[in-house]
Amino acid sequence: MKITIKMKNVKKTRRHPATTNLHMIKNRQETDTCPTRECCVELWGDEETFCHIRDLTKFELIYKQDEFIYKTNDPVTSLYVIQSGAIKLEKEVEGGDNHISGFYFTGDLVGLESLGHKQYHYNAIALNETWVCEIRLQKLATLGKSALTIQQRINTLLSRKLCEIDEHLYSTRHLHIEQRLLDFLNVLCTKNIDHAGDSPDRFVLPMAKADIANYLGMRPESLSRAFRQLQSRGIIKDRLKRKTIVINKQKLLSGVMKKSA
Amino acid sequence: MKITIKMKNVKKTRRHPATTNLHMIKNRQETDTCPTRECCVELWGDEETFCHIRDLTKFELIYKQDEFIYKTNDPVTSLYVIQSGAIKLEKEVEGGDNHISGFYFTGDLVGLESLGHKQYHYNAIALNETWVCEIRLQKLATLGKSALTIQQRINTLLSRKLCEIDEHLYSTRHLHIEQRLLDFLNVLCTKNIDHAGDSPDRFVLPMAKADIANYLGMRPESLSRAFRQLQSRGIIKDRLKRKTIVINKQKLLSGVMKKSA
DNA sequence: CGATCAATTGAGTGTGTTCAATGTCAGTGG
DNA sequence: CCACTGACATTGAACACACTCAATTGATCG
Repeated sequence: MKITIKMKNVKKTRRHPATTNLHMIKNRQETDTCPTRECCVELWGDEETFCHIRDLTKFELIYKQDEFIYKTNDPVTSLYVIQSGAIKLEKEVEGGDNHISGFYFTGDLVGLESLGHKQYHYNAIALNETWVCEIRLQKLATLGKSALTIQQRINTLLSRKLCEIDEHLYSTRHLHIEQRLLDFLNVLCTKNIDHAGDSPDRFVLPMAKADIANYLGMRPESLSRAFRQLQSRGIIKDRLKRKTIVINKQKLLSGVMKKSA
Repeated sequence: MKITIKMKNVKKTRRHPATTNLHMIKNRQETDTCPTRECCVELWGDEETFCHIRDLTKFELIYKQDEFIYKTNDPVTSLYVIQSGAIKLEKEVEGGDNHISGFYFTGDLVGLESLGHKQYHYNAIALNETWVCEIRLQKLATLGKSALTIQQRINTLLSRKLCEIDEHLYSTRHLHIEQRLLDFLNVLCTKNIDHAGDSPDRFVLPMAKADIANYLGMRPESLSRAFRQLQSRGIIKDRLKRKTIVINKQKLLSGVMKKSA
């Protein structure tokens, strides 16, 4: 498995402002040995569709922390599947207090919200070093009859995302601060997220607290208090450094259950 | 233009509980004379795609107030285009306080959120007498190469809806009660809604106040106060009976502008 | 090690909720 | 036509949850 890494304008990234579209390109791994093969097949529904998509993507793009995968007003060209890392989707708002629309992790498809537009309406930003497969929309249309299957699959994914957002909308309205965080952590458990040394109860939250708060519809101060409360309830066993938390999954789960009761 | 109306289990509807799938079927009007032709062409993007869809829909369904167009757990079979009337989309929630996901009016496509599932996750309920064109999903796939165009169009519509909900999420979080109502009324102005006798500043809100409040993420009491405030500010000129309001569009528009400033 | 930004903590405030009472409308039957 | 009924809608007063703002602590990086 040869790996050729080609530099393409790499620059030291600072936190703010985020740099734009400076990334490396690398020949994609053989998909047969690709660590994300399984979740990609799941994403596309079946082996066959996956193979069609696979044949479209010859490269992986590597983004460093805070780099843009795409940026508001860029022309819409592609969808992206995350091979590793994490991405936040934010909408720019006049006044600087951007709206965080969602977080995406390994195996997730990013860019669906932009299919209906000529230009991206969101920024997709790498939260840490992130590898993605780029799926060019142009190529999608050139697949003959299998294109239909793929479009239908994308329909399905879009539709599910729609329900997901609506659910999120409902939750962040009706749940108290503490329960919102509980829900969030619970969802994270189902995601392919960095566990910092294989311990499954250890979570490295790649995003800033302010972004989590924004996503959950609360102030950073409120989130901070919620973290403390969950810790005092033993649902969070420990907090290391800034981003790593240790979770008691049993208690977490029972906490989430209680909410719906 | 012959109109054959066939009764199919019509029953006197009471407010609650809503009746299920009791509706009349009627031969569709000639699309050339169809009053909603224009907005259907707009919906599907171009004349050609519209014609393909048109050829799939031979009938119109007529629902009375409070009847279900579809119901949670029904198998997903169709999309619906509203010819006249209005529909609310609600998600059932344990505890009876259902979540209102959105309102749909003449020319709108209903059911997109369900494409990703085998069974509907929402109730689509007629707010008054409502005529719809039913588009069977089975038929959509049988259109050969034009099917791809249609699927892509549906992609586009889904994607836009995604952005729309996300915007709604943001608005209901960051706007004060009064501004949320302002926004809502402003959107209504762009919709094909009953104006009760051609006066363009007169609006008949077909939905219950409680549903508006729910949709906007507030309590009915808060909505009531907001209505009163808008009236005292002259944005609402008058309120007749229960559902009809008279709006000062200039003031409304300037009120909405101010919010984003 | 100091500079800088992120995160936390506390005290006071305010917007919208809650709860209960009152008012209004549409439908029904006398 | 009017009184009666039940659901919907409005109003008011007290409360609570999360916000605001400012100060403090804690991480991270040059």
